[in-house]
Amino acid sequence: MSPETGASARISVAIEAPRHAALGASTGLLDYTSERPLAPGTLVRVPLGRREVAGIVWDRPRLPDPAPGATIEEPALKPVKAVLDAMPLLSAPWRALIDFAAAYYQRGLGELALAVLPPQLRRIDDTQLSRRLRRLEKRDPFEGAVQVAGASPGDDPAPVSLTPDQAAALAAFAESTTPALLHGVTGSGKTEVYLRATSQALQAGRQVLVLVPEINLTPQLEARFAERFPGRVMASLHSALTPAQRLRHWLLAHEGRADLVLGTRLAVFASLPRLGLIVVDEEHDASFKQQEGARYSARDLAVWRARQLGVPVMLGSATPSLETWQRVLQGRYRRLALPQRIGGGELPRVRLIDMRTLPSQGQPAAGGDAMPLAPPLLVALRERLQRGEQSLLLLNRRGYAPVLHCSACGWKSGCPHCSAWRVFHKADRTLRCHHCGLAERVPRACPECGNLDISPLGRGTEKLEEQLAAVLPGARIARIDADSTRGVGELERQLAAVHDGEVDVLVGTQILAKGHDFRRVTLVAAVNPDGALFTSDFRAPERLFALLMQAAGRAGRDAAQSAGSEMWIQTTSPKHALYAALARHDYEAFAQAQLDERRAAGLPPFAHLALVRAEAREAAAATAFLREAAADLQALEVAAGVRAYPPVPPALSRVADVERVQMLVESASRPALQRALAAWLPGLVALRGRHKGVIRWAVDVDPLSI
DNA sequence: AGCACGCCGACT
DNA sequence: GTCGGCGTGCTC
Repeated sequence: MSPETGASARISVAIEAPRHAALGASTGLLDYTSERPLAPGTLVRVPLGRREVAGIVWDRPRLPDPAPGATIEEPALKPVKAVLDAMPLLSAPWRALIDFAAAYYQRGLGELALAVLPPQLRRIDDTQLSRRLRRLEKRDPFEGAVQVAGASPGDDPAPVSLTPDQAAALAAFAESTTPALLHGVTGSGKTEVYLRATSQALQAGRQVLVLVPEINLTPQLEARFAERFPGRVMASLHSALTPAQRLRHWLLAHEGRADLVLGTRLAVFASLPRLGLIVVDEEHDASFKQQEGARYSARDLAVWRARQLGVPVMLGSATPSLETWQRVLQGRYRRLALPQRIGGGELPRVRLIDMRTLPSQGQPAAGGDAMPLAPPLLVALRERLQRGEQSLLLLNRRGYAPVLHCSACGWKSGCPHCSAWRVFHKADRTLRCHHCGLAERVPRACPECGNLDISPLGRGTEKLEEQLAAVLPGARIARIDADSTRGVGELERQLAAVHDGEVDVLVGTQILAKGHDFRRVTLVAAVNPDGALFTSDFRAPERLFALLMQAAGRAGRDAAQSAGSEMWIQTTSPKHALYAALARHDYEAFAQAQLDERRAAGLPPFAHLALVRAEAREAAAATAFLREAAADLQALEVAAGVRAYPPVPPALSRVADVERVQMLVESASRPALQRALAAWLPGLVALRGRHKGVIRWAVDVDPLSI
C-alpha cells in the first residue's frame, strides 16, 4: 500500500502455467512482492520454482475475511524479478475478456493470457522492448505494417456507389449496437458494407478489428482495405507472421497506432485501446473455433467483446451458422439482408444429376475405372472448354484413392497406428496416413497374401485429375489441394495461373470453395458430395450446404457471364431436402428444416454441450477415468439439469497408437452447464492421478463435432 | 508444463 | 564404477 514505509507491496500475478497444474488452485493467480506497487495489466517476470516465467499483474481477487483474532499463515512471497513498463498497461477491458474466456472455456487465466500474446513478448526484456517501441515511431514501409505515405487520414475515398440494399443495411447497422448478421450471397457486396462501416468507425477515431477464417484469405481482404484507406495504419495478426512481425503488429495495435487490425481467430485477443467496430467475415466458418489448447470460438468471443465495450459487431455470411441464425430468429441479433448479386448477376442454375439412373458409363478412363463424371456433365465441360471458360470440379478427398484393396484376400491399406485407411498417393507412389503422417512406398503385392492384383478403391483429386486428362485431351487441368500447395506461396502461384487464364479445368478440395474470386469460372461441379448426408456428425449437413453454396458462388462472379453459369451436383439422392433447398438457393428453408431437426433431437443451438476427451494407450483406461468422472459430476448439487452420456470412442478412435474416448456433457441451460463444469473439472486433476493409464484429458466447451 | 530429486540397467 | 531411463512431487 505505502511504499514509503519500506514494506513492499503484495501483488497477484497471472503466470504462464496450465490450470491443471493446480497452481493457485482457485484463482489461477500467484502472489509476489514488489518494491513499488504495480498496476494490474503490467507485464512482469517472476520466479517459479527454479525457473523464471512471464506473468501479468492481475486484479487482486477479494480475499475472504479472516476470522477475528486468527492469523493466517501466508507462504513467504518471492519478489518480482523484472518489470516491463516500457509498454502501456494491458487494459481492464482486455483483462475482462481474458477472465471471461478462461472461465468459459475452462482454462487457466495466465495460460490463456500469455498464450495469446506474441511469443516474443514473453521473453523480451525491458530495454529490448523500449527499443522495439521506439522503432514503431519511425515509419518504415519495409517493416511490415501497411502504411501508404503521403495520404492523409480522414478522407477515406469511397469509389463506388452503394446499391439500395447496401445503403439500407448500413443505415440499419448504425442504429444500434445489437450484433448484426450481414446476410448476403457471394457477390452481393458484403465487403463494401464492411468497408463503409469501417470508414465510419475510423472517422470517429476508433480502431476496427476484422476477423477472417483463414490465413489464405487475408491478403485479398488486406489489399482491399489498404486500397480504400490509404494513410491509415493497418496491422495483420495471424500465425504465418514471423515472430518479429507478430510482435511489431501486436504492439502497433496495443499502442493504438494501428487503425485497422485484420487477422485470423487469434486476433480476437488483440489489445485495442480504441476499438470501435468488429467485423467477422464468413462467420459460419469452423476455423473460428480453436481446435487445441484453449478451444475458444473467436466469433463468439468477438460478440462478447463488442457487447462488453458497447461497440457494434457485424457477422457476415451467405450461409450463417445455425447458432447465429437461431439468434436472429429470436430477435437477439439483427439481420441485414443483401438478397441480390451486384450488377444484377444471377446465381448459377443448380442441376442435380441422378447418378442411379445413368446408363452404365461409356468411357473407360485411365486405370480402366469407370469415368466419375456423368456424360451430360462431360458435355458441359467440353462446351466450356470450347468457349474458353473455366470449370471447377470439387472433390473433397485428396490423394489418388482413399484406400488400396486386394481383390483376392480382402486386405485394405489400414494404418497400423490409427483407426483409418492410408491413402494411395500416386504422384510419389506412397501410402500415406493423413492422421499420423506415416508414409510408405506402395507395396507391389498384397502384404497379406502376395496377390499382385491390388487396386485403388474410390477416388481422390489426383485420380480425378488423371481421368479428366484422358477424356479432355488438350485441356489445361490444374489440381489445387493441400498436397499441391504445400510450399510457401504455392497456393498464390497456382491461383495466379488460374486468373491469368492458363487453366481450363480446376480440380480441387474445399480450398477452392472459399473466398477466391474466379472471374471466368462458369461451371462448378460437386463430384461426390453425398457422404455428408449420411454421417453421424450432426453438423455435416450444415457444413455441406455452406460448402456447396459457397462453391456455387465461385461461378459467374462476372455478371456478364452469370446468366450461363451452372452448378452441377452428382448425387444418388436427388430428392434430398438439402439439395432441393440448394437448387432454390434457399438458405432459410434449409436452416428451418435443420433447426427443426436439432430441436427434436435436443442438439445445439437448443442444447449446450461440452465434450470431455481422454487419451490412453488402452481405451479401457480412458473409459474408466471418464466413468468415474461422470459419477463425480452426478454427485454434485450444481449439476442438476446437466447430463453426462456414456463415454464412447470418436469416429477416429486411434491416432498414432493412442486410443481416444470422449464423453458428452449436456444441458438445456448454458449457465447451468457453466456452473457444473466450474465445480466439477478442478476435481478431475486429482482423479486423473488415480488413473495412471490416462495420458491426457481435456474439455471442449461448445464443441463443433461430437 | 518444467524441472527437480530419486532409485535401477548398459557403457566410456 | 558412472550415465541415464522416466515415476513422483513441487512451484506464490
